[in-house]
Amino acid sequence: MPELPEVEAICRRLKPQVAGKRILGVEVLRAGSVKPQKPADLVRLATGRKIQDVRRRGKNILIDLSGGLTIRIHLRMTGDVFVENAERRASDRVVFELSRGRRLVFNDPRALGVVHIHTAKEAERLLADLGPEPLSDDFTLERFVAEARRSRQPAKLFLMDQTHVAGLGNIYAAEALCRAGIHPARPVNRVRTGRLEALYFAIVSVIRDAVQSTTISYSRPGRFREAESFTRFVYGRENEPCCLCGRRIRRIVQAGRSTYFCPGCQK
DNA sequence: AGTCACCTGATT
DNA sequence: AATCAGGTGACT
Repeated sequence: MPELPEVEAICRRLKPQVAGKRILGVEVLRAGSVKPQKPADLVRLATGRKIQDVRRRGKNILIDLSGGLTIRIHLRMTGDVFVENAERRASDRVVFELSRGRRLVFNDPRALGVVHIHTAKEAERLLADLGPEPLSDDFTLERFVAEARRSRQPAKLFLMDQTHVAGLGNIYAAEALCRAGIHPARPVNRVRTGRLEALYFAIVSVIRDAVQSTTISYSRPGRFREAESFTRFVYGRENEPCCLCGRRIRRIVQAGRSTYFCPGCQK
């Protein structure tokens, strides 16, 4: 489910729940969800450590432990992380036992997500290819435009690449392109500079709005739902009229994924 | 740049 | 039965 705003919401909810708590034990319920290490390594390295911080980098959740270790969780399509003390579900993949029966759970129905533990040094290396955080000072107009000039990728794939800017996925890439008036299949180096600048600002505002409007709320008992008030102009709206020009939203397939766009607004 | 593989569950 | 799903990495 998650792109940057959803992962951010999960981290924000998680941090006050687990910061300062100790990991008393680790249960790996699906070995393949711990990669590339052996599950036993995760158990051995995490057990007994204190959780110091919960951070996000791109779509990665980073859980800093005492002793300079970091647990990295990538949710891929259907992962979720939450604290509970309820019964285990079939789709729970890794469980970190905290005190008083509370459990930090990595749940992932499709089992595409992964949990990894490494030193700060390794974490840095693994995240080195990630582009700048769109809401940070590292994400500059100059750098973004310069990279776009050098790439022949279709605009949407350029945005989802993660190396030019971190955290955009299928929804927010489409929404940013719509707001900037760029056709998703257009080679990004053939987009006029003025529109690339508009795209830069569209990314920042789309992500800012989505972060602000995405919250994670419990729906008892212990399950999460995401509630968001972010308005999608195009994503998931095939054949609906565009809210700006009235033309019907179209769906195409790029790199095997649905792309939605407005043929009137995005040339 | 396209296609597949990784998985499961919901929907048509 | 077939298609689709808010992701990514490994192949051509």
